[in-house]
Amino acid sequence: MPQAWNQALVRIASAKDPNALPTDDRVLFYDDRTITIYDKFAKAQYHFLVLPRIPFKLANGRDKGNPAQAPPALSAANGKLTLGSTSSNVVPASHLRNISALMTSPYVVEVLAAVREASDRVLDHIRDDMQRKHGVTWSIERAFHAVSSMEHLHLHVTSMDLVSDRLKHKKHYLSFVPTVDFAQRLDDVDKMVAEGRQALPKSERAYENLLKGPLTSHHTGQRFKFFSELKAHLESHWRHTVLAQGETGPETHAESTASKRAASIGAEEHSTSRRKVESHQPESTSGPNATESDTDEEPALPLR
DNA sequence: GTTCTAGAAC
DNA sequence: GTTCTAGAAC
Repeated sequence: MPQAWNQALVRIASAKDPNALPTDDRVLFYDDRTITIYDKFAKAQYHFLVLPRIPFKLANGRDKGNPAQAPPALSAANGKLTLGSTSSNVVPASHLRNISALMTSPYVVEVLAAVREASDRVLDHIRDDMQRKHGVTWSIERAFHAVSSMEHLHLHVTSMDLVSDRLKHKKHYLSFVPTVDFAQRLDDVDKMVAEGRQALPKSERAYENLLKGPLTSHHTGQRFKFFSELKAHLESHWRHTVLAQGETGPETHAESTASKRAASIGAEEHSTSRRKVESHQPESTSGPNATESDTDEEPALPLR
């Protein structure tokens, strides 16, 4: 079968039992209508994908929200379903191909709500892990790529350090930064849908061209000529501006990692002195000092 | 989507 | 030297 690679998310989203998926699919958690997986080629310290499941079952009763986009009424004789179309109780998979298809769907509000709900849990998970490992949290974006080569709809939940070995190309960087319109934030898509828009504002071509734009830091606005320089800047910013905030906390870093980790196991109360770093400070120019960073991840845990 | 290769271009 | 573009990949 040619081009199986772009069907990978369809396969995962179609899993009847997410626990039975191959282990390298790396499920974080799931619920009735969504599955969240680790991105196989994470472009940041934290990078997850939230997928609506196939089939995506509609809630019973009426649809809330958009009356202008109400699902087509069933023409049922005597209250019984006629015709061979099995169940009209699910969102057709074709509506879930990508964000553009979803925006034309009568079920867009319900799908987005389910994805949002799951992504809220992902945010909690990420922030807890940031706090536990580094004693600090930093910004996370939720966005759809305006154009995607992977088939099934997926919401990226990505920490904005963008520090990763798998961030290898300019287009990778530009596709995630909130300062470039290629990443369509969940909040913005919700707004467009609420306004009745059924398509993104720009053409596919226009979005793809955004990935050829200049290399500008989303932290400082600084321009870079070479991708390697931007990479060094991202690493430096993360280590010296973001993570440094976590080291000035109540604990000194002498036994920080081990003790923090031990203290937070099975405990729910590490929310007390949480710091947030929102960085728009220009940093003093720092030479490229790249070090290797490995994140040891925790095991996947199914919901319920 | 990724990896690899090649040649052109800066 | 690096970046960019293009094509192939069973």
